Amino acid sequence: MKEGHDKTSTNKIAAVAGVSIGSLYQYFPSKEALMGAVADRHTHEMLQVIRDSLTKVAAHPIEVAARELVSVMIDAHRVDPKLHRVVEQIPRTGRLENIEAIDRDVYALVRGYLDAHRDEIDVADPDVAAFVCVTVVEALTHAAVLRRPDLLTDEKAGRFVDDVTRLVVRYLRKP
Amino acid sequence: MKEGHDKTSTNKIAAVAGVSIGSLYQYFPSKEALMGAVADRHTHEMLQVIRDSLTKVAAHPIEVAARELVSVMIDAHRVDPKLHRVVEQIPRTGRLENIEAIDRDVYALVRGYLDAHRDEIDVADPDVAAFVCVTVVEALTHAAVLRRPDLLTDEKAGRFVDDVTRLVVRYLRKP
Amino acid sequence: MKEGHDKTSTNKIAAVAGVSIGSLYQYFPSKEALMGAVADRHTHEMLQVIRDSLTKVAAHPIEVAARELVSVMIDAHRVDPKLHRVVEQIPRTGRLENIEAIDRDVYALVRGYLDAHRDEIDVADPDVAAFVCVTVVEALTHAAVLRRPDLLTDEKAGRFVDDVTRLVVRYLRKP
Amino acid sequence: MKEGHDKTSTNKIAAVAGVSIGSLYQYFPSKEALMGAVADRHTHEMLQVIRDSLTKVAAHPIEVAARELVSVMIDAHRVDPKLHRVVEQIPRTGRLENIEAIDRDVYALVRGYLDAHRDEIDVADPDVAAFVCVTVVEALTHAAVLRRPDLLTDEKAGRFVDDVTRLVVRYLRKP
DNA sequence: AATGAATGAGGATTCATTCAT
DNA sequence: CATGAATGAATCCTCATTCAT
Repeated sequence: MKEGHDKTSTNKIAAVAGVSIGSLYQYFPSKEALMGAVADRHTHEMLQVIRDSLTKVAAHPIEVAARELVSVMIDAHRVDPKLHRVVEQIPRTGRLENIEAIDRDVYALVRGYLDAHRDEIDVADPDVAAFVCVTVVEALTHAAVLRRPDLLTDEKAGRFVDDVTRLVVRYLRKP
Repeated sequence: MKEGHDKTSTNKIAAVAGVSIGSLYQYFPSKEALMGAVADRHTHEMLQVIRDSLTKVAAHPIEVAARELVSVMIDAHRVDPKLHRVVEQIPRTGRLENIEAIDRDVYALVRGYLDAHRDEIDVADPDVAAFVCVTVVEALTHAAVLRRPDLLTDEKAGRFVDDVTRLVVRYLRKP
Repeated sequence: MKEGHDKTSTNKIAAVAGVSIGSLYQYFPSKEALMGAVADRHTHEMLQVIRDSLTKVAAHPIEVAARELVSVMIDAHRVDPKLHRVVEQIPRTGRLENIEAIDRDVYALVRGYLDAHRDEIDVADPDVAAFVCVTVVEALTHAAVLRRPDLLTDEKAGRFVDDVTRLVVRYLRKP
Repeated sequence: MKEGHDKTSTNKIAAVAGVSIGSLYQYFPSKEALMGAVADRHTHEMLQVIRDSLTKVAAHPIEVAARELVSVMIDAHRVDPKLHRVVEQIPRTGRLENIEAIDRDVYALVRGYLDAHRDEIDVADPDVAAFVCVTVVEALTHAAVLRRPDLLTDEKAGRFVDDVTRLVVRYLRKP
């Protein structure tokens, strides 16, 4: 093992960060706390981007909002895909939050949007709808960034955004 | 020390499996190989379930096929969610496959289905469409099983399947 | 370590010998005993060669005897230098014999020869003389075979034998 | 299990050295490197002693030089015979040197001496002569220290040195 | 506060040996 | 008798964590 995940040892982190291992332990009581902090920072950065964007389109119709959400999620994932992958691996101890926190917070934002646009929308259960939207957009952007970067080249990215937007819009809107 | 993740040590595995550590190494040359074998078995089990199901609906229209895919994916994920979670963590050595192998193989099956049903479908790029369908269904079933089991109770599961099916069908079909 | 000496594991020995590890333990109670047996066989083979040769020249003058001893020692070492090297590494447990047994037995033979030829010889202490002769011839042949095979090519071997013979003869004989 | 040889485990070494196993690995990347370092130190200590001594007698006739070489080799072997025995067992990885390095380096020194004293000497091939001298003196001192300590008691050591010196001188000098 | 050498529990792996078949 | 799968003690090595400077 040792070479796969968990590649990140505290000593390596300290070396990369350019501080002594002792200093790290001045600020974080354990490896877990340290990793958690890294994860949290990443999470909050992503979250901020998404929050800003959704606020911006709060009053727009779902085509616009969906497209914006998709675009912003792709950008958020592109910020640091490697870190994102590491953050994914971090165990959740008293912190089922984080990655899921993104989903959960974005979920709340989306849920709010859906409630506000109830009349444009045709879904039985807005809770399920929010869950579906968030999960689907997160999964598609995540998967595209990590496994199908070819879909996100300058020429093709637009088409991908169109496609995902269509997925979300058709799912939500009255037919 | 060694607080949580990477919890699975070879000695513990041997103990749990009820065999000696030596026996384990009689069959697997390294921890990595051992974990890989576990992962592969799991992967193939899931894959078999999916393949069977998709074969069954090859000639059916997309509503039926989509619903079947969603149902079967939920079942596949329910087989052993804990193991599934462990398998996810296993590093990939010469084996970008596995979890992704499922996606990739299911992708191929779905791609085949889409090509065969081209006339019912309205997508620019069948490659992207297959990627989207597989990713979306996998993500939703995975997330539902692990994070929203409340959506899969006997009473509510049907509605969830309906919802996901609708998502896929509306995405694919001409409006 | 593990890769240097001690390369020889019982399982490997069994595999090479073409028998099961179980069979090996039918005949030898432990690895040590097994290795000891291998060593002993090698030792006795070498010893036999030497004994025969020295017996043959018992009545000859020291030039002849020395030359014979040197030649025969080279041949003995050439039989299986790899095995010889392995045998050297075998620990001596209740068996300070073996390698040293060769020396000790050859020592006895040489000692006998020296006593019998006391008049040709000019040494203060025949015990020391025997020790010196045996050690010197053993060391030179051993070192030559293992580290200076270039000195033992068909053209040059004769010169080497001459040289070693001269060393021994001059050491022993009255000037 | 693991009955005798390969007795030296890294943990034992650490315990004996009075440091933690971790500290050992802070300085040496592997057991092999650690053992190599021990061996090298020993080797260099011996070599230094020998070099000094041979330098001192560079201008003296072969009786004096030979006697000095013999004495110094005995002393060198007596420094730490136990360690010497351990060092002998250490596998050679990219380091056919060490024990042999001693021989090889001493060989070079002796070879230099022989070349410088060509006129006092009667040998066909100075290369072979150096090889013979070094091998013989090393073997005799080694064997005496390890197997015949009785020859090196205060009263008898002188006679042994005389004997070995005679061996070397008679071998080298014109009759 | 910062440093990083030291610590040692714990993990992966090997191999001599046993014993049921 | 022969076999070779199973055993597990012992080994090498890593890395989270501490603490003297």
